[in-house]
Amino acid sequence: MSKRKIDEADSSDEESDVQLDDEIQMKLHVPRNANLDISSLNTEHHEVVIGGVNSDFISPMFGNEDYTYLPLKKDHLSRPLWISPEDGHIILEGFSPIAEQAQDFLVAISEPVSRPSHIHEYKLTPYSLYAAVSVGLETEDIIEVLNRLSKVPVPESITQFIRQCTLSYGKVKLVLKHNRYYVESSHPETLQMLLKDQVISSGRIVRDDDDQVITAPAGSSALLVNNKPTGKDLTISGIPQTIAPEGDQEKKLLPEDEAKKQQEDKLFGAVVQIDKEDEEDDLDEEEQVHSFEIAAEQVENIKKRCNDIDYPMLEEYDFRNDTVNANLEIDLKPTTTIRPYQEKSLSKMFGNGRARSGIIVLPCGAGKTLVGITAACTIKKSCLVLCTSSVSVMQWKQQFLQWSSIKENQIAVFTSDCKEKFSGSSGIVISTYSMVANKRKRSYDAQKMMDFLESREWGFLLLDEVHVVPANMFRTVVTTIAAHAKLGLTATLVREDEKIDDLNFLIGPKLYEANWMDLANKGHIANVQCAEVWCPMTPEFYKEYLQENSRKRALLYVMNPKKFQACQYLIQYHESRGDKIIVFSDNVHALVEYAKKLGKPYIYGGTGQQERMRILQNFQYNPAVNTIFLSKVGDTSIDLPEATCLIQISSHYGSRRQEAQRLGRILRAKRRNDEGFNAFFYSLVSRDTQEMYYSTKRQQFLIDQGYAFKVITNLEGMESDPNLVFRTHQEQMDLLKSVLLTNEADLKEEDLGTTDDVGRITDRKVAAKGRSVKRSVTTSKTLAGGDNMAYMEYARNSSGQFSSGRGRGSSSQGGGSKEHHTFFKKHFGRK
DNA sequence: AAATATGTAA
DNA sequence: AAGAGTACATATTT
Repeated sequence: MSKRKIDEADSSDEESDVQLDDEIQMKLHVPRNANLDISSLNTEHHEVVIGGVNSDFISPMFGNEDYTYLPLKKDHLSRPLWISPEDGHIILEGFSPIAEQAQDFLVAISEPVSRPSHIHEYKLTPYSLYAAVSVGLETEDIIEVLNRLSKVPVPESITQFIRQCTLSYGKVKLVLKHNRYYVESSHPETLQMLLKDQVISSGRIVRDDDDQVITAPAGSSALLVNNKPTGKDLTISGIPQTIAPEGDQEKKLLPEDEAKKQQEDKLFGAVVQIDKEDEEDDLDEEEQVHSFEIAAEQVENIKKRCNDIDYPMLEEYDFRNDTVNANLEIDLKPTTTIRPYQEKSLSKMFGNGRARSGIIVLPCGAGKTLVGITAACTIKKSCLVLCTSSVSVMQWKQQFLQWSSIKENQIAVFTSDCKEKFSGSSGIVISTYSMVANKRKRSYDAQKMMDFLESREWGFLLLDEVHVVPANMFRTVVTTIAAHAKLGLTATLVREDEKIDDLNFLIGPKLYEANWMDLANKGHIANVQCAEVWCPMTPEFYKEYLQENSRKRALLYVMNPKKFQACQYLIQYHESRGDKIIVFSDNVHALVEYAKKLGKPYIYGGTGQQERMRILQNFQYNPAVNTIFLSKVGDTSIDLPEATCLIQISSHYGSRRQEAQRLGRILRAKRRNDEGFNAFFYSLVSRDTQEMYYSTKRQQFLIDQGYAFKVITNLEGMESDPNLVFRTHQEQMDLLKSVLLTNEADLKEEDLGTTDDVGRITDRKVAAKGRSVKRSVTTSKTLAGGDNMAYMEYARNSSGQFSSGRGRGSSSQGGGSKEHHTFFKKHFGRK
């Protein structure tokens, strides 16, 4: 039953909606503004329907997850969501007129699973609800709005889940005030409950009337009481004041949209209404909060404990009332403007007038740095910025100077070759994770600097590429640095290990996550065409491939002459279009061989700073240098301006993060708003090798973001191109021989382990290996043929592809109709 | 500039 | 499934 084809589903679903039996309709129809009585629609009803006719209900599009028993609301056509009662997955119709508003809401309360063009999938998780609560949403609001947007009544299992999670989440906050830590809550009974916990109560501090700590706080359970702050009078730098508090954006839209989109507004009005009421509540009641103080040195323990017992503490910094730490004179330059999504993410952070700790996820090139800088300008306290490499340290400094009014002498850099301090009582320090997390012996200057960093209190800790923080050593930075507010920035909140969830208590909840496709459609980042190019192995290479061990295999499929040619061909083609091209190779060996053979500059870890700068400058400004080769230094360490085409020749492992990060390198293209402009992202894989598996795995993140990968099996015109390298059999055999030799040579060196140039690949060595370097000259004749290349044809034919885009090619997994089926089944299948 | 030590990530 | 091996990165010393 659940195996029904998708086309059947399609053809039946509109009709079945209309044909709803009147009696059932009466039963199921729920007035828009009524409170749902879900219990009247629950289990017994399910059983009846599951076994019975299902043509009256949603067709089973989703494999094993059969939602036929879910009763549709009468006006379901104008409501964009489905909710699965089993696992809290939510399906959003991307084509709904109110999809965008619905998406804003879903991003706040749930975790995006996959967002291709038409159907978006989200899931409710304890963490996502934690995040929802932490940006100020309340339980009943969430349920209410969810129900408003849903085609089916929100299942009781889901409302229970939401209530259960939000009951404990977000009720407790950790607040730093006048240099003291307080556990704060508007629910005194929750605090009393927490104090019954041994770990928590032993960290508590009670003071007498003279503000002295009473050592034995045994019996005392009296809580401190304060007025709840509101976000009313806060100005976020660069945002007009009326927009700063949450909810205002939607509110502002309302009057304008009312006339045109009546239907939408009726439906979505709920969200706005609730926000309004919410603010009125805050305004009128002057709500009170209760708190107790805890010892600074116990903060980590208590945080962990609270997390363990399901009462995670939100961290908020009441920076406007912090009189202990000196203010920093910093503001955005008047000329600096921020984009709507940057504004949105910042209002999540500052929505209640304090700085919430958490994570903001924006695609590369979407201006993460500016978000960080704006946050720093809003908090106006000393700020420590941590990055992954010294290159980005310099970039952060440069961007601070560019966008904000910070004075040069108030911004300091702390890396291995530059240890500055700022002048005055407050300032900004920019450093690297490895510098600050370093546990071994430090140089004298570095130690002095670390003493300084650890001795003082930071208003704001800004963590660039925050996905690296869960690493064993890097995570220590959040405890060694005393910071009031922490903001993590990343484009790719994924790791291939399970540590990514640790960020929830190391930093805080995810406050905002942008949709890559949305930003691309609005011109904030470039549109990208992604393609996987399948390069056949030559028989000789494949024969060796089959015989060799895994390490030699890797070398063989990267050095595949057909891949070599495809790479060269694509470079020629895109250079002729005026593109700036980056070729990535994880394998330094191959990187150097390719670059030398094709006569292009390359940068890898061993390239000196000066050389790097020289090559990058050339790439940026010299019209004769349009292609560079990069090892994985290029993944994080180098900010490449203006690249429009990216070719990946070795993508060894299945790192989704790396793939996304690399794609991000071409998203900031300045020409992105030119009519019809596309950036290009090619992954070259050798056919029928392990590479195919890794490639598929790597693409998953981007596919989840809505990117479609096209498969190119044949680059048209390549065979006839006389300029290609390795065209003759003899050349190919020489290459093979050299690859096999290289391998043996390397292994030998490892065995000896004593020679002066152990294992290190130097230019010298490679030059000796690379035979006659034949520069290929691009002729205009070839270029004319380029317009007809396979790529263009695929692009035209693929209008219907959304998800994995793997519908063609010899070893594709089934046809189009099955694609959605397996796709969703896979996601629903996992718990 | 090279060697050493240590960390990350798959 | 988990631990060991690998390749590459940065910081620091020589």
